[in-house]
Amino acid sequence: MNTNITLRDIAKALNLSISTVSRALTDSYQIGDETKQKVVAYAKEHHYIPNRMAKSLKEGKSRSIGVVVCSIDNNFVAQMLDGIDQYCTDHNYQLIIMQSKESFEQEKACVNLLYAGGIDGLLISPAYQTTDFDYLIDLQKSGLPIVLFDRLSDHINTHKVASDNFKGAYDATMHLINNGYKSIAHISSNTKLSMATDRFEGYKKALKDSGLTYREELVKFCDTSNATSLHQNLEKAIQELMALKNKPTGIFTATDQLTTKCLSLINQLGYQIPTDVALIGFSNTDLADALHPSLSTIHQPAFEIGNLATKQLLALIANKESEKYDTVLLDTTIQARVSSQKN
Amino acid sequence: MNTNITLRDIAKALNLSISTVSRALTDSYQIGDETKQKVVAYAKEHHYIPNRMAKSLKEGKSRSIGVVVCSIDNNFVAQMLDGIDQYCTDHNYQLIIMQSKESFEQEKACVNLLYAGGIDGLLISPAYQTTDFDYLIDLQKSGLPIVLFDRLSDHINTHKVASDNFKGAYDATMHLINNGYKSIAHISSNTKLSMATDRFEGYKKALKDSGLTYREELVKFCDTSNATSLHQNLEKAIQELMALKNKPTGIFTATDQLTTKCLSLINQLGYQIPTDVALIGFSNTDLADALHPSLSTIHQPAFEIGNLATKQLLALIANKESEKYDTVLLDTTIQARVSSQKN
DNA sequence: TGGTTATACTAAAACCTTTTAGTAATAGTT
DNA sequence: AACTATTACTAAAAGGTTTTAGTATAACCA
Repeated sequence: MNTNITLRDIAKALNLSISTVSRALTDSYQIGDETKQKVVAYAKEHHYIPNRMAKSLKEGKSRSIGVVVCSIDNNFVAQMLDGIDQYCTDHNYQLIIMQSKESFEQEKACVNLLYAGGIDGLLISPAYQTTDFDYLIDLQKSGLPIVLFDRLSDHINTHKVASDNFKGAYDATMHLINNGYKSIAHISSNTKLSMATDRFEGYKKALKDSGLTYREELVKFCDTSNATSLHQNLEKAIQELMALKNKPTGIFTATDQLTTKCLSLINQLGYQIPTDVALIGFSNTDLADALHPSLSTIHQPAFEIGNLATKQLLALIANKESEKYDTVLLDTTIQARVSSQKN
Repeated sequence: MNTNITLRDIAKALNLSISTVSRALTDSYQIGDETKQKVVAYAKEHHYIPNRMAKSLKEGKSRSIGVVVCSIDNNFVAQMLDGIDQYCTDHNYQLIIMQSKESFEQEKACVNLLYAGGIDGLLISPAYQTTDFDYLIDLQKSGLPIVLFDRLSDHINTHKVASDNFKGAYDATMHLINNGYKSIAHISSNTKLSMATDRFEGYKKALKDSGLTYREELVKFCDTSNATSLHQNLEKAIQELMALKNKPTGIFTATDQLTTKCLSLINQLGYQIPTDVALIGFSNTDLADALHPSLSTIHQPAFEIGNLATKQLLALIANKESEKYDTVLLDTTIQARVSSQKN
């Protein structure tokens, strides 16, 4: 427990009123220079630290925001959190991070705890499982500013920041096609969130624009909500794909986890990349260069997504009446490496 | 802003006093069953949420802890944070994360902000730069429970949790020796923290126990405080090592970043692993298997370190007078792969 | 009947701030 | 001299909770 001195202590020591001390410390015009200096000096000498609880209680603001992500232990998420944290630190907000672990129930629990904890605003990247946004809309109605980031949904109207998933997927698929791969599989995550559908649409559009026919058996949706099911589902998916009579020559994977795990599994199953099958996918891993073979990726501006989402949230906190909401989609970049090279 | 109802609202609505309502909600023996039920029902119906600021102010506790790490965007750190978060969530504590970015000044700023923010305890993994622990000792004296994790120091007396770095380093070095590599370099981080010296000692002990002579020119300390200097320093270090007349046949790297980056750079510089030089190092990357070549690692129980450190901290918060402090060192595990295999 | 004891409730203080509404004293204006 | 303005301060309320110290009523006992 803080055993700190309070305004009252300073007031008593200097024979002033509490309000004078409070005002002196906030450099109010109502206080004379001499008094101000005395107060400030005393406060510094005795390490006065304003009590945040009291201040928050009084002001009805906590200068903290909550963020809910699927998992901290996720390379891409960590990069976004870095961007969020930087903006918060620069603007004197505290950051409270919670994990949904891809469970809708847990996500709801997190959000409720954060709300009860008195956050001034919420940043949320919904769990894959989540389809119901009503509880968020309720909170929004009762005055909590909310910004969606990374994983968006049309079911709630607010500021949203993410990658341009459609374009990223289109680029990735086009890249494979341009490098001579004409039979392209798509492996994505089993979720209703627009992220997955956008990427799926980008993939289909690229096929269409290239005059290739869309084949349903080349598309797999895996449960990626935890490492075990990811592994099992993905292994099964790859095996099924490679067992097709007309098997894919290239694969486009839709998420970070899927992409790196896919590379591992293809190697493990004894196929050569890109000779047997080429691979490109969404991933922000720093190790793309060092993988076997080096991995072609669609890279998302993770830091910027976090940063911008936080900026939007703080703006929303500052003036609540904003009735026009933006959806910002940031460009991905394609990083071509060996795993998808012409052969 | 929470537009929530308060105890006063409930009291007014039910024609009771505020204290009765407060007590009814905490199921006090002083309140009759009928009244309790009425209050609880009304509270539930109107979504009463206790105001955390008011409660914290009153109780002098915030049920939140602060954690300072070098960077969120770091695989190993993220795993520890996962462990910390889990323990916090399970015990109803809020977690406030801040980053030092390996700067002592920033670390101090973080800690001060957290302290001012009213945390009940602090979890800290000091920056590489940090050598001065006096500011932490001061905070400790004024009643803030502190637990050091991952990166320890002898300059402060408190609970500490980390890996058994000495043993991990010893095992790694021994592994190389046993696989036939007799000229072993050690690349570590440029820090005064015991983590680095422990690993260095483990390396030397393994050489000694194997009758190999320690050669100073085989040991490099790199500035790893940011990606750019890591890259530059490490590249230089590797080039210098490989330019030696009696050049190393194996390298043992001391940190996650150094290990993976080292693999990248060795490949990039055109050497074959493990033929030209073998590699093993501390790393918790999930992608060890998928790297080229697959990477031998010393794996730290990151989640457990975070989890246990948090447990110790909450225990310290619960009863402050604990005068006996523990240092717990958890075992690392060696994961041998191609990068260090016999050749 | 008088006295104790539970029972069921309440008033008010306390936690520490910020802020509203004020006071007292001096200076400036006509 | 009578007025307003400015300066420098203070008292007290408010924010929502928990808790201390109480009160009033009914029940029990001798």
